Amino acid sequence: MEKPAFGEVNQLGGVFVNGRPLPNAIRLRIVELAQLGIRPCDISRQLRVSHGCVSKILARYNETGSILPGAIGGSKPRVTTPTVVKHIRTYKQRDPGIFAWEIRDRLLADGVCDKFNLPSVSSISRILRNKIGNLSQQSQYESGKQAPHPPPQPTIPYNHLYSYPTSKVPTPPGMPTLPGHMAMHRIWPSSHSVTDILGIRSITEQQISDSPSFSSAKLEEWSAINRTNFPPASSPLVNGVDKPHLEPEAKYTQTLNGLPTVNSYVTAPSIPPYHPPTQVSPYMGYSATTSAYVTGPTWQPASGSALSPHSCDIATPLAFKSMTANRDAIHPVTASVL
DNA sequence: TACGTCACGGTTGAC
DNA sequence: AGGTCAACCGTGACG
Repeated sequence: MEKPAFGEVNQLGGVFVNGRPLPNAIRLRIVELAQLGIRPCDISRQLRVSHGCVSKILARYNETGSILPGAIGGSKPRVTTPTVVKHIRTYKQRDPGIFAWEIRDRLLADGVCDKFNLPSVSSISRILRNKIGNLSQQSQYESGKQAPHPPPQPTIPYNHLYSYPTSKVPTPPGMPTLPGHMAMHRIWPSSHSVTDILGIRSITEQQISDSPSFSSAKLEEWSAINRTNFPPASSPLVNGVDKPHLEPEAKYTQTLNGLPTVNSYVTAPSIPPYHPPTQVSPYMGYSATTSAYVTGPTWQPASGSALSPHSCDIATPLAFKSMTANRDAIHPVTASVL
C-alpha cells in the first residue's frame, strides 16, 4: 500500500512502477499516436516509455484489439474439476484397466472436456491415484449398481469463463455483436484473457447499455481482467472503479511528471527527448485514488476530433482497433500538427 | 536508426 | 495468515 510515492525513472525520463502496467491513459496514447501515424520510436520518446513496451502494447493491440494489460496474478482455473473427476471415476469404474491416456481421449470424445481444458495424462494419473484411489478395485462390482451415469454433458466447462478464443471470442453465443465501431477483441491469446474471463460479456453489455464511450467498457473490461473479479456476470462495479488494482492505475498520473497532454506530445519537438530524472518526480503516487487520476491532466485531443478527453479512464473510442477506420479522418489534423 | 525479442527483477492474486 | 506459484508487468540490452 504505502508504496514508494513514485516509481522509477527509465532511461527516457519516464516514470514507471516496476511490475505494474502502465496506466491505461498512457497505453491508450500509445495506440492513438500509432494510429495517427507516429512511429513507435517517436511514441517511445514522446511518452518516455521504452520502445520495447511500446512495441509490446502495439503488438498486443494489433493482435487483440485491446490496449489493456493482461490479467496479473492469480491462478489458472483447474482443469480437474469435480465434473471431470466424476467422469474419470466413471470411466475407471467401467473399465478398471483403462489407461490414463485412454481416459483422456474419452474425456475429449465425450465432450466432457475440450482440448483446452483437457487434463494432462499425468493429471489424470494423479486423480486416479489420489482422488479415486482404489476405486478400481471396488469399481468392478460397484459399477454394476451404480446409478446410470448421466451421459457426459458437453461440459459446461467449469471454467467456461476461461474458454479459449477458438470457441468464444469472436462473438460468443449469447453475446450481442458489437456495433461496428466497438468491435474488438478478436482474440486474446492468454487463457487468462479478459475475453476468456468475461466471455466478453461485460464489455459489450456495459458498453451498449451504459455508455457509448469506450471508457466504461474498457474499464469494465479491465476490471474483469482481474481474476478476482471472476464471477463475471455479477461484477457490479462495472467500471471497476473500486477495484483495488484499478486504483493504482487510476493514480498513475504522470502529469506532474510533465507528461504532456496530447497537444504537447503531438507537437513533439517541443518536448525535450530526455527528461531529467529530477523533473520526473512523482506522480501522485501510484496509489492515489481513482478520482485523483481522473482529475489528472486531462488530455485533450489535438483537434476537435471525436476523441473525448480522458484521464484515467479510457474515454476514447480510438482505443478500439476498429477505429482505425477513422484514422483517415483524424489524420489530416495530425498531419498538420506534425 | 528502428524495432522485435527476451532476460530480468518486480507485482499480483488464486490456491 | 502467510507461503508458493504462475501469471503478468516494463525496462533495458541485444541483434
